[in-house]
Amino acid sequence: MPVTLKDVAARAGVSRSAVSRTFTKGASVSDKTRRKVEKAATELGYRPNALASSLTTGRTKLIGLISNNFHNPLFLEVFDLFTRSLQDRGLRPLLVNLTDETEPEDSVSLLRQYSVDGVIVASSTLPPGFARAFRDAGVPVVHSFGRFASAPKVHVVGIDNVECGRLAARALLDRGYRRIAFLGGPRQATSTIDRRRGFMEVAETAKGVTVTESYATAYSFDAGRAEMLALLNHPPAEAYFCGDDVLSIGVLSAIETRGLRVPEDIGVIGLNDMEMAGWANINLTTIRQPIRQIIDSSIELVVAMLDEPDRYPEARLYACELIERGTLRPRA
Amino acid sequence: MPVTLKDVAARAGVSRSAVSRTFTKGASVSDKTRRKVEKAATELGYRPNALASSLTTGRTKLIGLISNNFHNPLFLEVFDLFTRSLQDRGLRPLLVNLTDETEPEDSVSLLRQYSVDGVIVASSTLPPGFARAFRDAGVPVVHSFGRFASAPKVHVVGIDNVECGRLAARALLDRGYRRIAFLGGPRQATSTIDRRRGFMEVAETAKGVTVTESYATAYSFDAGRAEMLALLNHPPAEAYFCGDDVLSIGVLSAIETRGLRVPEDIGVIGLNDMEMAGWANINLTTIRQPIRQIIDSSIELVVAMLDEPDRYPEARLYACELIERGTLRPRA
DNA sequence: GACGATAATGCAACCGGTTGCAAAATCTTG
DNA sequence: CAAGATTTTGCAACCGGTTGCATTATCGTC
Repeated sequence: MPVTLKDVAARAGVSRSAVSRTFTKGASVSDKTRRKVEKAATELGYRPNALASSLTTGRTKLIGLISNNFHNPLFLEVFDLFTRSLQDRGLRPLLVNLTDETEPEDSVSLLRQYSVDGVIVASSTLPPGFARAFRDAGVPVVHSFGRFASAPKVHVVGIDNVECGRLAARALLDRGYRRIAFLGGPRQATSTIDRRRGFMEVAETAKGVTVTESYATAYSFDAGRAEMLALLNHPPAEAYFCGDDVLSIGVLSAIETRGLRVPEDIGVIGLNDMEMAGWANINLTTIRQPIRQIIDSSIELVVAMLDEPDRYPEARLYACELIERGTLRPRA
Repeated sequence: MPVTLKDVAARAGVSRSAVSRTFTKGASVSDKTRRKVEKAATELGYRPNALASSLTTGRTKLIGLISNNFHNPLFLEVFDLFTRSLQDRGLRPLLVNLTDETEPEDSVSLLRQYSVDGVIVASSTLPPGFARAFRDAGVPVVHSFGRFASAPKVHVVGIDNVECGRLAARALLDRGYRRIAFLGGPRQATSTIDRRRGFMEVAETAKGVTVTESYATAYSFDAGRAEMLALLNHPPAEAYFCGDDVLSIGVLSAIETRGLRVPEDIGVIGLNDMEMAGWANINLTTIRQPIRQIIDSSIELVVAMLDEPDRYPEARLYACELIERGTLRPRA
């Protein structure tokens, strides 16, 4: 049975209010009582019950962190950064793993039951409508790694996928590739659609360039490898823009299996710049997604919404950057 | 402002107790009032406030999940399984990222503030004393992936690292390797110490076998690669038992860089069997750690402690299994 | 229909805090 | 030192639920 406010009050010989006030900053307490209370509190090992106080203050400092990307190594980095940043601000992440079996609306009611102060949806594959359910329930929400929209219904923080597509296409053209290919992730993912659009836009305006496209069934090694093995049964393109680094690694593996060399025979460019992309045995040329900025920005937004619940929804986009390693031939 | 018990009571024309009772199973309510209440509740979209009820029931269904392994891909799988299993049992993971900067005792007081029902410490590198702090504070705790002790102070679930060391050594000897090496993770990690012991025990009793040992500074790609590059400046051993799969991948990369071949020139065996180990371009022979069992068992234990707080601490060990892939030469 | 047994209900206190308000204590100032 | 201004303090109500207990309603049985 833990020590309560009452115990401390009794020991310090003051009222419960006095104790409460010494622990809420900005409240009016004399130095004398503050000292008495602090002494009693440390002697007893008192810790205020955050949940009890949330009842009256309406703030739990709990932030729901929802994701469905528990298989992409990038998201380990993402969780690392999210949890650290939240902790640094005195907030606590309540983690929700959104699997195919769980009903989305269940997670809404669940997080409402725990009166989270806000919710961050961290996923590039969830539909935009998902985050909206929280907004409709009056819960501050930010869709992190979400799709850009010029008039978003909820706050969105992410990258400009269309621009990433352009960036990738330009990188390939700059290096003299003329038969280039888009190897996307899941067809229906908005990120795939947007990247394809940007890629095609640039590719199709270039002269003498042929573009092909295909899709892996998931952002995974196996899907990438399988798709590339299939592609290699026919004469392949000169270079491939893959929807994701893990996918790219699968593609590299397929190329190697068929006895071809990168970048001499085939070029590959990925997207994300996850830690692994820099490993010496992979050395993947890729487009970096600035996850630190996206995460900090997401937290900043959700925190801002606590004080300003009706803040007008905005979309924040961060620029991506080409990280040149060894899977494309050098610039012409 | 969310709907409360009182609102539902008013609408249904019953007392607050009646509403409360319809939502706590096993309570005595007539069908008639139950229906009235349920109708009013759905009309209003009422969700009981889990935190408020925790005040009186003493149960929050919150489980603190503490880890410091946010850089090891294995732990993405670990988090995935933990969150799923907890969710399936109606429990909520409150995630704590224990970085070098955070004071361990802060996490204790923090989780106590949120009155978590229990705590799971998921780490193979944290000292056993860490979990004990929770026990001393009266919080049910399980150290998952922790070190075996015959008289543990807190519940421990994990693998028998000494036996893993033996298993690895036997695997190498069985395949005819005679100059073998232990390439451990951080020197001070208990997992490293135990595995080394088992490995040496078997190696030293075999005739005509020479053993060398060295340590990487972390369970990481870079540390593994750096250590192996250094080792390759001298005549290397015939096969290496690495403390971890990521480490092994770094080692493989170093070997490749120096123009040597696996398993023809050098054999490598890892530990964990993380997803990546099975990727075609890595194809690592390794020792599988049964993370699913460890996780289920950990949750089971922490749940059991809710009803039986003074349960006698036990150590549960799970057997590891050799997963044969392509980085050791075939059995003689 | 009367009776006791059983089930359903509401009252009120409580969980561990917070906070508006009025009273008490302390500080200023002339 | 008195009077007014300001700060500190405790009371009591409240946050959103739960629960022991006494009261009332319902049921089965004769």
